[in-house]
Amino acid sequence: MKKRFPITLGDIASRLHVSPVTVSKALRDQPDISKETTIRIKILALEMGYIPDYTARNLASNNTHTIGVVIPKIAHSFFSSVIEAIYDAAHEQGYEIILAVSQEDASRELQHLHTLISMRVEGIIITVSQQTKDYTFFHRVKEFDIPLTFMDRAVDVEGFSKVLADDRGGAYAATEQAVNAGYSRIAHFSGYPHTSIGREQLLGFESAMKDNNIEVNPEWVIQTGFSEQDGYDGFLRLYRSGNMPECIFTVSFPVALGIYRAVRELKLTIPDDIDLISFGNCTLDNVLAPSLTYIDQSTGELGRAALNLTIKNIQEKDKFVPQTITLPTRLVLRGTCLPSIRRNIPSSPVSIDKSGVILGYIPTAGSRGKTRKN
Amino acid sequence: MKKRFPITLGDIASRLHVSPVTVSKALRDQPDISKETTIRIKILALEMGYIPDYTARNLASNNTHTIGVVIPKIAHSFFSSVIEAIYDAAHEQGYEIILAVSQEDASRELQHLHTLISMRVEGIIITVSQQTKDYTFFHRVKEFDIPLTFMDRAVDVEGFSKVLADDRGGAYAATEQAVNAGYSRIAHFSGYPHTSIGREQLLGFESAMKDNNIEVNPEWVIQTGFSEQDGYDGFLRLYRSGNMPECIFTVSFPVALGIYRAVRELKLTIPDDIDLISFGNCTLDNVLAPSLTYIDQSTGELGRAALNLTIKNIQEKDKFVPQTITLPTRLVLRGTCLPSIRRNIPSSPVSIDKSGVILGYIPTAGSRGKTRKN
DNA sequence: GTGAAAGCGCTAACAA
DNA sequence: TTGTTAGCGCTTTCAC
Repeated sequence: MKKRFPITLGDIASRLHVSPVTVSKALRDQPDISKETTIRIKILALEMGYIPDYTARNLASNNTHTIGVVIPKIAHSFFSSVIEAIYDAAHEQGYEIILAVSQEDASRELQHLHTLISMRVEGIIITVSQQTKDYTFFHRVKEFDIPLTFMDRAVDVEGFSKVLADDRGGAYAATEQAVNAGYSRIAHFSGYPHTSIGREQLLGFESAMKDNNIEVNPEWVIQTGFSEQDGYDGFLRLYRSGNMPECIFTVSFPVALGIYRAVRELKLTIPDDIDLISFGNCTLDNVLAPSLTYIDQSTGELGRAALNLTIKNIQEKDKFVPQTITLPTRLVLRGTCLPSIRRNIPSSPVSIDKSGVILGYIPTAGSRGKTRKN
Repeated sequence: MKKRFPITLGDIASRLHVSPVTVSKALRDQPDISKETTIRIKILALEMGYIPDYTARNLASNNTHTIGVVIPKIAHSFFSSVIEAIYDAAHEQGYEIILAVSQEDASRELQHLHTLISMRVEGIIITVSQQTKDYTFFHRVKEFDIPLTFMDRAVDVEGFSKVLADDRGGAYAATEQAVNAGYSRIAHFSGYPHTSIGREQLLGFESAMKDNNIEVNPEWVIQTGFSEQDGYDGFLRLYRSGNMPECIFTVSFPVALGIYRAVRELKLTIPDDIDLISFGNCTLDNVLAPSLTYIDQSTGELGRAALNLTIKNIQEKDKFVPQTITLPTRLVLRGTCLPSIRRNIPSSPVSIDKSGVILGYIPTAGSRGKTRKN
């Protein structure tokens, strides 16, 4: 016997001598079908291997329970963990995710936005590409009544929800940590100035310097990108210039990594020849030597907050108010950028809040809470 | 004036006094509509901001141009680069990707498979979770006439396409490299034995050992998982046992990372106290000291091959023949697991094929092709 | 508690 | 070259 797939509601209905409507309702647990028939229907549906057709369901019911996510990159630890959080949260809430990758390309991003609308997603979360200059299409999305949330990278448009990291505050904290460590010759490897992240961090850096009465040396504000290569190249240039700072605050973790690499090749040492502190999640705790002190921006929080806000905006579409959530950062002390007294205990990481209060020792994964002394 | 969105084919049609069918055809460049009307229609569609409704199109045309991908994890450099490749390749071929994440959970995986069928994806690519024991549902997928391709992790079922890394061959090459480096006391941190990857690599390890007349010491075949923590814990246990090998071949890159961490904490050195070679992509070339010699399994190739094979199976559904593609691995020499004569030139990476022939120097990103001497 | 009628927006097949 | 008819599989509405 050859089953004919896919089974439809009608197939089930005719076998049970009821109407397709009854089957449809029963399978969706509508209360107006009797307990009995509902069960009979469900059992038969299971037996027959019925799997609903969402293309039809979506068309008829005019909703898809689907959220579109547009990001610039996947193979990048920051984005991949943000996405993982989004997927997780969506799963909990019963939404499907359609993920689109722009590869930092504005036209591809635009194309994806079209596709997502065509797919009739109910909401969109987007981290704009670095190229994106034209914001008109975001308003088009709005005309389609699709809530759109900007994530991580801010964009200069009103009327949308945003979920951002506190770049300015984090940069301030990082700079202050460098100052507390006893440095005044501090450089900043900042991101591209046309990105909100680059601009915000620079502002945080400058304001912390100013508050500590330290002049910013323009030669030491090095505008690079966010990649490892940028860090590597930037450091080599800086080194060759002959005018070296004592400490560098980098805009992203990969940039810091690039500096590690350059430092190693130049046979210098961290933190003695050059000290380092970085914004952005260090994915290599305890592998780098010395381990890097950094500003943590919970990627999980970012994804979850963006998803939940978007769903809220979907469900309360009528009373929509644009909302900006700024997620706090956290200073995580490791083996770099420490006051010299502390230099000897680099492997016991410590967390400090923005005001400088030590929150407690965070056991490193694997340290099992033991206190190591060295 | 308040535009009523979304615009439909009918809206365009009535404005132009043609039928919706004509519009539909024109927008899809069907040759049976005159050039002239096609252009008129396209212009108006653009003006009116028409965006097609795929939920309707998919239902009517009975295809979705969509491929489902199920993977165990995203925030993991291996999977995130595989996925990136899949997205890229799909974009080129005009397919959309629906990504689902099982989080290594079999029931979640099953649920996702249901959803993908409901969404009427035309094909599915899956890397099964480590838990997955029950393969019956894969046959159900087949009944729905949806080609399914297993990727990376093999599964003991017939009748499906598979795209796998050459785990056995790669493990053989790694082991042989350890032997060539002069070691005979070689350990293998292998994966879980219930995974195909773990089993295959162990077979490769054993057969290389046998071919070189070296006895495998069962104490040195350490079955752990694939994570950094597994490597860390395993190494500590091994170290405490007092019976140390000279060299360890690890099943995955994270496991090797864990060993770096443990080694550092124990104040040992690589490669003098313990040498290391790893299967799986090293994401940190030039950051680790010494840099790690490893078996590269092009993640890009894996994703692209899986996608292309799946599309082929979709397009030639009638003449489907299950096919297994095994992708070759590549030994990438860095600073570990080298014959002692070579120890001094660790930073000039070299590629060697399986027979041991040097293929040439690969310039490291950032080295700019310069030959460094140290 | 159940079902008949209508239609979601689009496309396939066929007619004109 | 264009349009008519029919229907994809489902849900919504409303009558019974």
